[in-house]
Amino acid sequence: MKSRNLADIYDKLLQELGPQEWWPADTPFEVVIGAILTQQTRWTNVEKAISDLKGHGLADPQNLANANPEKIEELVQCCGFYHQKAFRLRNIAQFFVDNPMDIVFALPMGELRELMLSLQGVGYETADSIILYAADRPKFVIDAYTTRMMKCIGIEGNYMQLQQLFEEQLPADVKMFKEYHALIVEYAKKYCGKKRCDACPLIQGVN
DNA sequence: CACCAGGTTGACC
DNA sequence: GGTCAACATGGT
Repeated sequence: MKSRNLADIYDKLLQELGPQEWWPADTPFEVVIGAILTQQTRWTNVEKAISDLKGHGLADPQNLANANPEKIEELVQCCGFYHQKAFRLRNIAQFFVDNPMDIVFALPMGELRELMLSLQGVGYETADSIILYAADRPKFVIDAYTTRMMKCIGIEGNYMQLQQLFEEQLPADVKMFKEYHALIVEYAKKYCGKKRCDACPLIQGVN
């Protein structure tokens, strides 16, 4: 039983870990907020911040754009980098006030991605997370865990190279892209250390 | 106490 | 093109 391609690895991960059902959020804008807040931060901290923002009615573009910057900082402090994250969140909220989500998210993929990347605080991973989980469109998200897992199976590359691999070997299925990304994160958390990956049960036998 | 977390940026080569 | 410190709190 050798898995040579990314589709087989997906099946194995799903079998091993079960459906992850990412991304936990009630609205697309909450996904956007979470995508910024989770940068270099544990999701449990993000959950608290989002919950608190919602409690103050600030999980909405218009309200967040008009909110007191210091209040936002206070609410997202638990996520670290709170000064820049608060500032960026407020700017992004204003962006979606000026450019409604239903319009922006319907743009051609190339334009949509460039537009997301033009926002302060939105790099490749955050842009692709927003596209996949908020806009519900097929973009494969590469994160540190994906890079780690791929290295475990002997494949190294930069963000765009790895993304290209996934996107050319898999059908452009939004639901599957979401699930696969989530599975990789859970898998790598469990088995792939930052420096070594010596206990990867599914990966053994891949090469 | 050291290390890490679902990264991004601007400076520099 | 690529590398790297800075950004900051909270958990193990």
